Amino acid sequence: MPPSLSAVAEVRWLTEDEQTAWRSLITMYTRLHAQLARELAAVSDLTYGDYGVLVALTDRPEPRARMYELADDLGWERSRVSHQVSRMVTRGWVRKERCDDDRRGSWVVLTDRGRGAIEAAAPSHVESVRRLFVDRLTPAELRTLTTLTQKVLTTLD
Amino acid sequence: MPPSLSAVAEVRWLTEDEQTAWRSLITMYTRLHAQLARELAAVSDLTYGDYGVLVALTDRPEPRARMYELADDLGWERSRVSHQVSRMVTRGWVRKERCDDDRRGSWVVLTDRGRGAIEAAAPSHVESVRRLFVDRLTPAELRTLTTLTQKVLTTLD
DNA sequence: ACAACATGGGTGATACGTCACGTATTCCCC
DNA sequence: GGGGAATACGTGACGTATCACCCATGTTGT
Repeated sequence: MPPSLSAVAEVRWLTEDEQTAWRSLITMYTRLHAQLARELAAVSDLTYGDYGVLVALTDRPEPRARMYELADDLGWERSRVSHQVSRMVTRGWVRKERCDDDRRGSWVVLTDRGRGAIEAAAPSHVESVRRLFVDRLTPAELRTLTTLTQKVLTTLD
Repeated sequence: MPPSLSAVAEVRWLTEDEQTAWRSLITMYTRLHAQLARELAAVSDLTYGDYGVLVALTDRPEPRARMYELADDLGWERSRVSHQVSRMVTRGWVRKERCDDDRRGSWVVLTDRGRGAIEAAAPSHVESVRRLFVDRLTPAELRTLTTLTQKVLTTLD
């Protein structure tokens, strides 16, 4: 290879198939997410962020969590959790209690109102996820999707 | 089926495999997007939104487009394009010109500065997409991903 | 005991996405 | 050719995501 060409590594542009796959993923995810958020908003007072936090709380043995636990469970930044939870406190879905074990920390506790909201919204939301996504795919496609996403996630750590 | 049970349709909750696939997709997409945006910001002055618009412009025969064309190409809402483009005008990546054919419309035109920015940033960004995503997948996985996303996109219209 | 560092959490600024709404222009059909 | 519907685009408000910081409390090594 001539020196004039080896000075800068050649760019390996995406092939057409790779372009298509990559762009389709972006388009699909963006629109799917927007549609799910719209349908959730139409049947409840919950935003998509609210829903995620409430699910994370109800997934626990006790319906409460430390801030950093929510961040870990949701894969969110600490700051994002902080903003989200303080909005949810004003809306009444959760409340905060001080943590005696570690006085830097605090507990996020599901309120009765929050439990009612998530239990009312979950069936409809699951139905949306089925109708728009899961039921459109074959079991084989779902399996491939899982292995594929896990591979990518591994390299992201 | 007893009337007491048929009054409300049973909820078809997600199976564990379905849950895993769905949650993995969300996690992967969110983190991948965040990481790509970080790497793009580290090597250029472009946000991810800027990048998308500049690519859409350079993909055209002439480096300019109507607002609604950008919206169609990117799959964005009109309003989103409007906000994004006006930010990009102040940053100097594009400029707007009035459209003589249709006086409601306007042209978004790539500036020299915009062309320079996208040409400088593209190789690095493509390398990021390869390293974090495309090169992690087999050709078969990429094909499955394409058909899968297309199926979902079809039902979203 | 105390310094140095790590961890849990919060805040303000900025950018972004969506909705609801408004205005100007063009299209189309009777 | 006139009037209603559709189209192209913009704007302001609101909720949200991220970054760069900040402080308070814990932990560790000496």
